[in-house]
Amino acid sequence: MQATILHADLDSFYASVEQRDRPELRGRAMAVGGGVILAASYEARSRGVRTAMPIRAARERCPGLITVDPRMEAYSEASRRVFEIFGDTTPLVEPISIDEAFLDVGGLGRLVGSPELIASRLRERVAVDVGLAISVGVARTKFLAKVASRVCKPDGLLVVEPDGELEFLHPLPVERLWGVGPVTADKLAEKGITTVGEVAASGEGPLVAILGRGSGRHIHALAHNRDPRPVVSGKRRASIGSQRALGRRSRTFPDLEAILLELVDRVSRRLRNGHRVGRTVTLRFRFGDFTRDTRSRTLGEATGSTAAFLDASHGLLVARRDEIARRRLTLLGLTIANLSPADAVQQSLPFDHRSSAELDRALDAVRDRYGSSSIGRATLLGREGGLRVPLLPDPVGRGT
DNA sequence: TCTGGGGTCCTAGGACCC
DNA sequence: TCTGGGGTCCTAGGACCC
Repeated sequence: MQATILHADLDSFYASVEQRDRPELRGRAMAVGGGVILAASYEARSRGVRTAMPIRAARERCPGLITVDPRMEAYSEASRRVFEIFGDTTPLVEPISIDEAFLDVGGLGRLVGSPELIASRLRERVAVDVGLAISVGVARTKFLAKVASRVCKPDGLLVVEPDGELEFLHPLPVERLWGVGPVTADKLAEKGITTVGEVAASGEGPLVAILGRGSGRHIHALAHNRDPRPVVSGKRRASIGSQRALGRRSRTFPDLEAILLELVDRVSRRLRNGHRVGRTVTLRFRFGDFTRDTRSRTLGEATGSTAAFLDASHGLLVARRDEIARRRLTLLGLTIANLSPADAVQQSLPFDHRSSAELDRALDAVRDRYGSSSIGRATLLGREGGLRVPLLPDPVGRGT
């Protein structure tokens, strides 16, 4: 099998857009950020500046660091143009974030050229048309393509041929495995495992014993470059949220209620703009000692209504009123999950769920009316009796 | 490293149902 | 009356990624 999966990743994205638009920033140690570093130029990185670092700490390491405020509209616009080029390259594009995506070029055939040639043309088009550097990794699996793009940064192209996979992979540190962060890396280091090769040499059993079943199997498979996940286009996001850091000063409860209203308004607006509705409301809290927790509530029906989300989230906030006053809240966040298309028809079909014949008849009636692909996951309504069937008139997602 | 804002996936216990 | 086994949903928390 040939290496046909591309992982394309814009280099130091926000910082590169700023350097593109403001020539005086080119070649300089600069970063984009408000409060913390969101992206740093390679010149700044080489002097120790990292993403998520507080700006003050970044200045200590890199005196003279130039920082600019983020311009999200400019980044969205640049991203949109790059994704247009992705779409011109192949229909199989799976976005991962604003600045990276997987592309499967396996179905394009010989006429278009080898994956390496396709990747090379893609890089050139992004450079010429959008003015940005993009690194591309090419491999047989998504995981390896992603590792490759990272290894070849900045402004690189790396093809990992099928017969060279493990030689490439095994010397790398365990942190390169997708899903291995600081906590997992520490646990593995305690057992003397620090490279991907050592993970591969260890059996699945010991890894499961150290990390639990899910993670253990996952990283064992990746270390052998077993990653069957296909590139999937048309994915839609599973949740949508917003949060606000509250700074040091303590807030009155009415202050918090006002902030909550802003969050609810922003999130439900975005939800409606995306033609989605949601059922689960989660409030996220962070306290003065940096502990974090969440409280959530699932509504009976999916909705896009600001009032419904406000009602549910306000209830969750009020329930912790005294505790919030005691512990000083430093962040409030709101997430809406359990999303479905806004035009999904939520139907409650009356039916006695002891009778499967009756269930079949009810579902057949729905299929006759809306088509056989129209039925989402049906939910039994236990106590009330009946069945809730989300009908999806457009089951194929249209991006986010 | 005294800490932003946007997400994903996994696990585990309890409620509830057959 | 007690018990087993299988399954889904909800809630909360943790780790990770960009």
